[in-house]
Amino acid sequence: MKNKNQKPANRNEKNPLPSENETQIVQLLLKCGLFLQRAMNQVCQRFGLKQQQFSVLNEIVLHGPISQKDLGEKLLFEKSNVSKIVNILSEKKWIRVVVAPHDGRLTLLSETPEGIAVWKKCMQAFHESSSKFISVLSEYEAVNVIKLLKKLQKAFKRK
Amino acid sequence: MKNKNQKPANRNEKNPLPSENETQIVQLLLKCGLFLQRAMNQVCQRFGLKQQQFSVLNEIVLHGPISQKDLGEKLLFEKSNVSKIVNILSEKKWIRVVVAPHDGRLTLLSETPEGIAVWKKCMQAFHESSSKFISVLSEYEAVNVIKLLKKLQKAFKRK
DNA sequence: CTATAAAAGTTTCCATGTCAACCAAATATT
DNA sequence: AATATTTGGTTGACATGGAAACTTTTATAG
Repeated sequence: MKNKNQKPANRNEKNPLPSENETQIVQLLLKCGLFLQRAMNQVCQRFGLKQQQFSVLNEIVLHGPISQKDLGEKLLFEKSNVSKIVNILSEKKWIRVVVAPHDGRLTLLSETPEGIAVWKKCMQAFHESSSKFISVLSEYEAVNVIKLLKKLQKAFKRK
Repeated sequence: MKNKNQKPANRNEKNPLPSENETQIVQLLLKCGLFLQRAMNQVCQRFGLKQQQFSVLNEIVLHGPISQKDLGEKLLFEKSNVSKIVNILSEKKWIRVVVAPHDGRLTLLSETPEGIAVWKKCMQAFHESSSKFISVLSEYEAVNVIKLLKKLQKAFKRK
């Protein structure tokens, strides 16, 4: 509330330097991502989960028995990170881990009843919180954002 | 390339469960944020910077003498994090730190010539890399994304 | 004009994400 | 068939981001 008066420095007004569109988009995404990660971590923590752990659990619940490889590719997680998260979730008995029958390298992950239980509770909180954050967008804008982010995210996969 | 054949499991096709728009947006933003953070970290690292350190340096270069408080608010960084980053940047002599004359609690940060030098180089690499990632969007889509993300990001500030 | 509260930064502790090196199973090569 | 390469997953070292407690300066109260 006092920034303006405190420093009439014309320095601030020097060309906001719109900076190329692409750079700006990346910077905005980084900013939003960082903030949401913090916020969603707090939400999930109420259920004994970190945000990333919830994402993994969510993926397992929604997309059935899935391998760590596929998980990593879908969520764009580092594979070592996936491995650790899987360990934590399976220690808590929220997921089951079995070796794939046809390929001894693959581990197939599936949810347990307890896993579904926490997933449901956490998902509800997650959604409530998300709604609060996204409420500034109109329905139309929201749909639009989804379309654009999906396009981007798909491009990330192979770079 | 072989995912499809390897697992014809109909489990995967069970209702993609579109999940509410808001949740989906948050999840997409988290995903993009995580990925870009990793990618941009690598880019910046070539110049001895982490992505977040670059963001701070960038803010200081563009928006003149600024306090840690303002920095944190603008970038949505935790204040402890800002403090550490400022330390690192000032140790490398890329920024100057002085106590504000009218308020002994505030520290005013400004860039050094060396700071500007690395900033320029890093910014160029940052932009090149960003362009690669964002190239899937048309000019129109890019402008649109910026508008929407800015709206979101502004809403985050006060939650 | 002291005493209390608030604000800006700092420090500490902890969890965790990343990278690189590694292991084991499966493919490819000869 | 035997070896080499690739692939999925694990492990360990390391740095770092976040929450909370703490210090110091400023603002408020009585």
